[in-house]
This record gives sequence, C-alpha cells and structure tokens, in this order.
Amino acid sequence: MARAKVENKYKAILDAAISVFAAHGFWDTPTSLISKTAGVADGTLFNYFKTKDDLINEVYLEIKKELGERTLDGLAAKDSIREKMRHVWNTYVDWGVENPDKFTVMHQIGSSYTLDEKVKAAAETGYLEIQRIASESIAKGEIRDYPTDYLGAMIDMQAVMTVQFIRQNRAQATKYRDIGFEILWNGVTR
Amino acid sequence: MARAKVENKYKAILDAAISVFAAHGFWDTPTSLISKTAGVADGTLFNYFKTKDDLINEVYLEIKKELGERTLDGLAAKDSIREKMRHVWNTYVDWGVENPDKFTVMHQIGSSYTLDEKVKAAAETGYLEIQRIASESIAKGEIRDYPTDYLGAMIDMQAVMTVQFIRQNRAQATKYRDIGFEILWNGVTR
Amino acid sequence: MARAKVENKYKAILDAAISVFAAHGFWDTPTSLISKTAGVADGTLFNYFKTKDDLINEVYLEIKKELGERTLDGLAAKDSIREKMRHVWNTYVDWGVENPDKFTVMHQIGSSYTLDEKVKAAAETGYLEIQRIASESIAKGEIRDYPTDYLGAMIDMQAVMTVQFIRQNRAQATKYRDIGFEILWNGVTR
Amino acid sequence: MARAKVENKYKAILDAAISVFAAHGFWDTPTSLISKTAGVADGTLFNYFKTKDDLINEVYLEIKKELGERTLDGLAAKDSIREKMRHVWNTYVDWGVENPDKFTVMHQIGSSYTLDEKVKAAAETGYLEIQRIASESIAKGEIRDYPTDYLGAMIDMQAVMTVQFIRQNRAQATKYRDIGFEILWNGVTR
DNA sequence: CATGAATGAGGATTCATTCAT
DNA sequence: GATGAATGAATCCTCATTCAT
Repeated sequence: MARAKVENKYKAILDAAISVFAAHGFWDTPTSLISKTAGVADGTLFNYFKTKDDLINEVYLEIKKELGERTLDGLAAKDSIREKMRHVWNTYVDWGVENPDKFTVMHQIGSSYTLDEKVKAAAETGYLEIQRIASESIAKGEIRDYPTDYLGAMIDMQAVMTVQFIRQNRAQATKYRDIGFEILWNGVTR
Repeated sequence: MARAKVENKYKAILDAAISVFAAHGFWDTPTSLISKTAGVADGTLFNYFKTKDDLINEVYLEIKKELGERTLDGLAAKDSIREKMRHVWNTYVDWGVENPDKFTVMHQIGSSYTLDEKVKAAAETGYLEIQRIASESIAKGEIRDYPTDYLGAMIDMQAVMTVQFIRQNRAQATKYRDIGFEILWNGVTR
Repeated sequence: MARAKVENKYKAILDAAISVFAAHGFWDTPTSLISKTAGVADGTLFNYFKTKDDLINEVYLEIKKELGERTLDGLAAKDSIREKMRHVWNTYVDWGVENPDKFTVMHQIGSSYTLDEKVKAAAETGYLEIQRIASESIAKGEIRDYPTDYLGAMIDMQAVMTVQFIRQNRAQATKYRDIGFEILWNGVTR
Repeated sequence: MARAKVENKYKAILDAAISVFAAHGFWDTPTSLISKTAGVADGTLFNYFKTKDDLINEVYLEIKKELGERTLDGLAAKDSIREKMRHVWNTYVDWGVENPDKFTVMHQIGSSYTLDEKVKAAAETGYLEIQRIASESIAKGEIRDYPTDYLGAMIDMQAVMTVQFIRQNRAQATKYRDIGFEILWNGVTR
C-alpha cells in the first residue's frame, strides 16, 4: 500500500510534467507548478527525481517507451513489409493524435534539449526491431537501399508533421494519414 | 557616439544571439551572454530589441528571410518542375550545411517557441512563390494532389533531417542530399 | 525548517520595511535592504509578500489598523463629545510621537502612493466609529454641520503637523498638543 | 533669439516634469519621459539640470515661487487681518484648484522628498511677509498667540485638504472654501 | 548648445534545490 | 518518505548619466 502510494506519486509527477510541459514548454515550467499539478509538495518532486533535468530525461524516456511498445504490439502478426510499415505508421500517427501532450512534449524535448546519452540510447531500444525489419527488407530488395537510421528518422519526421496537420483538422484525419503513408511508401520503394 | 555604428551593432547582437542560441538553446541563454558575445554592454541589447522575446522573434525572422531569398534566387530560371524542386531542395540543404547555427536556431525556435503572429506571417511571405509553383504543378498533374502546405512542411522536415545526417557525416553530403531528393520526388510524383 | 518562525518573519519583514522606508522613502528602498534589515534572504521577502507593491500596501494597512485600534481603545468610556474628541486627538498625537517611523511611513505612503482600493477601504474601517460619533454630534448640534469626512481629514492633517512640530521640539510636546486641540475645537464648535 | 530658445527649453522641461510627476510620481518618472514630453533629447535635460535631483528641487522651488507671488499679489491692499487672511486663503485654494498638477507635485515633493536645504530656505522667502503679518496680529491680540510657523503649516495643510475635496466635487468649491476658512478663523481667533 | 546611442550599476523577482521537522 | 519554508544565485530589464559628433 505504501509502495502503491509511492508509485502513484511518481506517476502523478510524470503525468503532471507532461501536461504542463505541453502547455508552457519544459524550459519555462517551474518545478513548483509540476508539483502543484501533481498534488504533491515542492520538495517531494525531488525525492523522485534528483534534478529537473533528470525529470525531463525521464519524461522523454517514458513517452518513448510507451510509444515503442504500442508500435511493436501486433507488428509481428503482419506479413508483408508493406503491411508492417503501414502498421507502424498507423499506430504512430494514431497515438500522436490521441496523446497530443505526450506527442508535443516528446518532440519538444527531442528537438530542443540535450538528453543524457544513456537516455538517448535507452530510447532507441524500443525501435531496434523496426530497424531490423527495414534491413531485412532492403536485403530482399523490397525497399531501396537507404541507411536504416535515415529511414527511421524520416518516418518520425513525417509522422510529426502529419499529426500536426491532423490536429488542426480532425475531420481529415484519415485522409492525411493515408497521404502520409503513400508518400512514404512511394518514396522508399521503387 | 550618436550616429555611430548603429547598423553594425544591431547585426552584431543578432549574430551573437544566433551563435549562443545554437550552443545553449535560446531558453537558457542569458541576454548578458549575448551582449558580451556581441561586444556591447548589457543595456545596449535592449536599445535594439525591446525584450528578449523580441530578439528571439527577430532572430527567427532574419534567418527565414535570408533562407527565403537564397532559395528564390535562380529559381525562375529553372524550366521543369523537377528542376525547380531540385533547386529548392539543393539550396535549402546546402544552406543548412553551410550555416549550421542558423539552421539549428531556426528549427529550435520554430518548434519550441510561440512566435508572434505577425512574425509568423512575415516569415511565410518568402515562401509564397514556392507554394504557387507547387499549386501550378498540381494543376498540371505533374505532382500529386496533396495540400501545398503539407508538401511545404514535408520538404522542410525532410531537409532538417537530411542536414542533420550530413553534418554527422560530411563526406556523404552529396549522397544524402540525393537520397533525400529522390525520396521526396518519388513520394510526390506518380 | 518547515513550520518555523513564520509569524516572526512576516513581522520582521514588516518592521524592517517600516524602519527603512522611514529612513529612505519607500520608493528608493531596495527590497534587498529590507530583507537584510529583517535578517532574511532576499527571496524570503517574496514568500510573504508577492511584490514590493504588496508589501507597501500591507505596511500601510498594518499601521492604520494599529492606530485605529489604539484610538478606539477607551473611547466609549468618554462621555461628552469634547472628551471623546480630546481622547482621539491625544491618542493620535501621542502615538505619532512615540512611533515616528510608523507615523512618517503612514503619511508618506498615504500621500505619495496609489494604494489598492481594497486596502484603502480596509484602512477606513477602523475609523467608522469616529465618523459615527461625529455625525451624531452634528445632529445634536454640538459641532458644526461640516461633512464628516472633511472633519476626519482635518484632524488627520492637523495631527500630522502637530506631531512634526513636537518632534522638533520634544520639550513643548504638551503645549503643541494642546494648541492643536484648541484650534480644532474652536474651529469646529461655535 | 538663441537665448529665447534656451529659456523655452528650460521652461518646457520644467513644465513637462510637473505634468508627468503629477501623473506618475516623481520617483518613478524616468528622465527620458520628461525629455520626450518636453520635446527635447534625453541628453538636453542634463544641460539644464545637472541631475534629476536638481530638477526635482527646481520644480519645487519654481512652483513655490509662483504660488508665493500669487498670494502676495493684492495682499497689501487688504485692511483687516481677517481680510488679509481671507485673501491668502482664497488665493491659495483657488490656485490649487486651477493648477492641479502643480499643486499635487508641490505636496508630493514636499512630503516625500528630502529637499536641498538651500532650496527649502529659498522656498520660504515668499512667505515671510505672511509670517510678519501674523506676528503683527498676534502682537495686537487679534489672533491667538501660537507660533507663526505652526500657524503657517496649519494653513498649508488645511488648504491641501480643502483643495483635494474640491477637486472631487467641483460643484461645492465655494462651500468647501468657505468652510475651510471658517474653521481656520474660528480656530485662531477667540 | 543639442543630440541620442551607449553604458552598466542596480533592482525586483524567480526558481531549483535543500533540509529541519 | 513527505513537507514546504528558506535560500540566494541568476536573470531580465530600467534608467540616470555621459560624451562623441
């Protein structure tokens, strides 16, 4: 029970951070606002995260992990490379649309913050399987022979953009999602 | 010292800001570091930019303007849509590689800072011609019928990524630049 | 240090403010001087008062409250209007002589600072009883029919002046106090 | 002509200072606002007044001088002490009502600023004649034997208060002016 | 004399972090 | 572990004053 309470607080702080980071940007969000939002005392935050930088890194990692797991889920069941890629793409985009705060914060941190090397590495792990699949397909000649990390980054960016467009125009969600995939697919196959 | 080197100082501060923003991120760069780097007194910065926010906006606008002009230069001389697109792509990527600080800062601000609406609008103006060309080509059936702002954003993101890769691997500059264009072109045409 | 000497610190800051305000004027007293005088850290002041303006308002209110209570104390026991007025006058003047800093600061703020409307209103409350007594006496024809707020302001100003004179000449304290009252009484009755 | 221009600027700065001091208080009026209001360059102000403190002292002195002269004007023609006092009172109050800015600034500076001793002394000179008349009357037994500086200060304060009331209620100007005098007269005579 | 850009000390306020309870 | 008052370094910005033109 005591343990549960602790876990709750850790989670509460993380969630609060995501929510206020999304609203104000991590760099001008006071830790006190995070603790207030989480319903804990100012000092408590520092029992769970040594520094604010620690918290930022942790937030990033947590989001990445969630997204990674979600993306992998059901991936193995897909047969063709096209279906696999479609699966990855759809989960990514859908998750971004459903979790606007996490999505925003993930990219905000990713593009404007110098993450710990360890965290950066850990964040990648969830995506190794996808890289592996890509390599395999390249070997089979199914997709063009581009560096797999370049391909990974490309999917990422394309998704960011697509989600942003959908958010401004929810009605067109499916349309934008399909366009995005089409471009991607056409771009990488021959 | 009345009439002095006014224009110089404005420029000096702007350049200093770009350089230190690139190194530390705009949100934790003290204005005092900017003025020191620019070789002016702390207070002087505020003679040229009312607030730090003003400076950030101005930095963004200035960079966008430079890039816009550069991209347009020579564009009209190109005949086919493919050549035009190639021209835009190459100048963008080359500029990004040659101006790493400006490139970094532009995207850092663009993705993590809420710009003034006026600045946002002004920043677009340099890119209207490109949008116009895209529309024209879509009408002619040369490229697929995707929203032009979506296409614009895509080129932007693809370029960001490409520049980042090239910077980590200067030797492969041309290769990455070509791959990027190929993906783009294949993605957008049929 | 959680629960610590909270009340003490609030009081310490308030007292320090009064003391340094009296010496330098509230408008060119740095908050840092106040905190130093109070024996707390610079930042601590802002835990108790949101802004310097807040502190100024609070200082004013606190002084007014103290004076108001002091004036009321024993007032009801006096029978005639003359005795009541004499009581008010004496306490006011005596308090001013005994508390030169509070007296100075109260009038400095009162005459050169735009107080919060709320504070202004709150500051009045302690003096309503006096106004009531004045009204009553006017009704009974004991004192002339002048607006009561005008009468109130008059007593105030007369007291300020009297206290200033006494402070420059402590030996004549009683004499000035009596003269002041005499003028007042003669001015207001027929 | 050159001379005239200079005089104009001196006057312009002084007037500008009075106007903005009245609006914001002298202690948070930047000298740059004064020069802008006066229509001169920032630096020009310091050609006429060595420091801001100098300017404040000068402003005070100028106002006092004007009021002193105005009060004296026509005073000698009055016969009785009552008429003389009435004259002084009326001119003072009327001037205060007609010149709200000067009036405000004069008392703001007088009550919240440490004036140069020289200026303080110079400011008194215009009022010596009034003090002399008071002494004379006391000697003749026409008014009570109170210290003349005390009497002077009293008139001053009473006037401040009266003017403030009139300003909030212009319609009652004459009424308040008369009440004020009545109280004063009753207070000082027997 | 007039100008106004340049200066930099000073000042209010914020906020990550600590630590006694 | 939880708390939240205390801290003080750090930061943005202001403004009186100077001085080269």
